Amino acid sequence: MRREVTLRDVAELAGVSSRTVSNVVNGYANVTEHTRERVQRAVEQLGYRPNVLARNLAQGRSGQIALVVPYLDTPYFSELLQSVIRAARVRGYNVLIDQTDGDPEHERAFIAHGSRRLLFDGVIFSPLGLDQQALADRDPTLPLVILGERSSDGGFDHIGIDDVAASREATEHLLGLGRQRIAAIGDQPYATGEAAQRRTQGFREAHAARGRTPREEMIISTPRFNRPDGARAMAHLLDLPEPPDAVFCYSDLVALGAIRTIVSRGLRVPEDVAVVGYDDIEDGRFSNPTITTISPDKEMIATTAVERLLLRIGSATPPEGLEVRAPHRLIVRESTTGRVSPP
Amino acid sequence: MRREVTLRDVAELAGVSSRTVSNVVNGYANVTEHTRERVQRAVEQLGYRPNVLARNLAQGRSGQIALVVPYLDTPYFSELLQSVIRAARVRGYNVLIDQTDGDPEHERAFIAHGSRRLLFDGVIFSPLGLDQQALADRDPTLPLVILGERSSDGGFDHIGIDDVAASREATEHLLGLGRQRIAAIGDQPYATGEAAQRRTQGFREAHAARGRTPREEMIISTPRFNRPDGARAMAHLLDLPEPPDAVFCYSDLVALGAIRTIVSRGLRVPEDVAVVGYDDIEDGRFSNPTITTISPDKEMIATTAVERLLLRIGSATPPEGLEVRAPHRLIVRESTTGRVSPP
DNA sequence: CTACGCTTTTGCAGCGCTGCAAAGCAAAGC
DNA sequence: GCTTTGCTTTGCAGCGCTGCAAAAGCGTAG
Repeated sequence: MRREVTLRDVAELAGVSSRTVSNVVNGYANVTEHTRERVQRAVEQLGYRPNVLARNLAQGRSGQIALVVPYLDTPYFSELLQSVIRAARVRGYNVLIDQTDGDPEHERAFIAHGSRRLLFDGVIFSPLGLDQQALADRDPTLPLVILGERSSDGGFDHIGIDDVAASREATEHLLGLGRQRIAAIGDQPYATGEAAQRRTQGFREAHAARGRTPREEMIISTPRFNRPDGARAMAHLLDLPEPPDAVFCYSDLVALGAIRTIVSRGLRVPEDVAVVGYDDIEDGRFSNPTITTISPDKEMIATTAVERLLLRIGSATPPEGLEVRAPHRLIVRESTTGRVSPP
Repeated sequence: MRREVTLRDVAELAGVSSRTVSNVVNGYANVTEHTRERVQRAVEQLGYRPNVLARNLAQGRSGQIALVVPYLDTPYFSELLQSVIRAARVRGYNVLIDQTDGDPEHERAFIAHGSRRLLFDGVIFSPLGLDQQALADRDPTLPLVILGERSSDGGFDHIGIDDVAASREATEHLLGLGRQRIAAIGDQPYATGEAAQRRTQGFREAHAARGRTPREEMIISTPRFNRPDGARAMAHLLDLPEPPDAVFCYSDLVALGAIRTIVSRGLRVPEDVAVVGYDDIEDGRFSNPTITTISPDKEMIATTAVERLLLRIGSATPPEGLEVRAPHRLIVRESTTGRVSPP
């Protein structure tokens, strides 16, 4: 590969010092119009483009942030990724993706020493199997924003929606439709399942508010929040002596899997079983039936995450860990109320 | 942030030169066991981790490759991304994502001068609106692998499945089911729609092989390959005086949108309209009905793309542009043959 | 004992840029 | 006329690492 144009080359052509070229390129003040123009011309003539690597090395930063997610082929994460990339780009940052496959060991390693130093200046982390211990063992100098699961211990920012409230609303919606036996799919009654547990809590609270108690055998745990898990759990529920007439699924994928099972048994959604999902992924807006769901404000989550992270990166004394509640709303679609205008 | 441990620090502790530490860290030969051990100990004691940025600057490479795709929230691309990341990681490379939003100008700019120099050593590009001219104007020193659309002009590798053959098979499948009026959704009869046009060609060839001719009014163009486009096109088709009894959709998302429209009009899939998709995304395996589709070997595409790119990056004299045909197969599901075992 | 060839280790320059502080310079003030 | 002031420009060091070539060690041969 032929040698690239450097600052010095431009400086020579423009008849100034390389430092001045740097000043022009970076838009620093205090450069006379005359000088600026000459340098600009030289830059264009040579087709100079700054070497980002060298700049970053000199500045001691990388200009990149890492986004760590469990799975990339999960629509929720790919939609989030998209927004994060956009938000970061606007602010001059690149995004490195790291997919953990939900492996707690991978997550732990990542957070413990940032995997490869100086490859990124900070991390937006959406953990799955990260326990309190792993969090405590983290590299304390690594600027960190966590999405979803865990709440903050003060050293990082945490952004997520109010899972309890959202789940209460979702369940309340089903109760309001007069459903009698409401199931929940997605509980994770173990250390790393905080988010799932908050949803179960909301599920219970909604029942309690009406003086009812959910049937314990209808709260189904699943290892992940994907279609197969949803399909499997639903099959189990339909095999019960008294199958449910409604399900609250902890993700839209779970809901899609569940619906698949219901329909394949010749039952109808929502007539026989009403279904509510969670995440509001695009799939749910075009599935058969379309899915009633909890819609978190993903754009806001992504933007806030990037902003907070850059703030941490930028300040010598990191700000107090912030707990951010992103807004959410219940979007009612066919999977609970049926087709609005049948043909 | 406290100062990081450098090679020099390790050297001092181990009582050797920093160059020797570098040799040990990089596993170069010709280091005595004795020296190696001492250095190792020092490395561990100080918790030294190499500064990737500095290394890359010194080596004149970035250790990163870019993956440029139109949309990240499209399952096909996020599934591909996942495989690419995995393949690159194994080979010691990081992946930078760039989403073009299908903007031809963005694509052109990217390919013309690699956006930001030295941020990546090569590019895997899945273009949407890249015409021959833009390709010709590209930075010739940028190692490049293109997926999907365009065929190679010799200066880069191109990897894709045989669109014509695949589309022929898909259409033939519908013809074999005895369908009479088969529509196609997704044609793009303009310069940048090469892939779409190849699919239309296959569609025509399958008809021709049976001595039939597709109805021109049933070949519908769409700007993108997403759900809304599929839904819209299908609505148009169903409004025809003689609506189709089968549709070949140029992506699974289009198929999902089309199915949505069909069902919302009270028609049944496949009884009234059979549907074939393209891409084999996970959604299609869990939708109602599940989608018959053309399944490209994504894992192979990703792995080959990364391998070829690294080969280009590594060699001073770039290899001849390779045209790689990835395998594909038709996967038959409910959207054409109905439920296999109704309850 | 010197010479030679081989392996191991070292020193230095430099990747391309920016931080810092000093130098240069023109206009203003005494 | 000489100093002060304030803006522009410059030079140099250094970010942390590796390439290169020379130096040092070391065993063997002459």
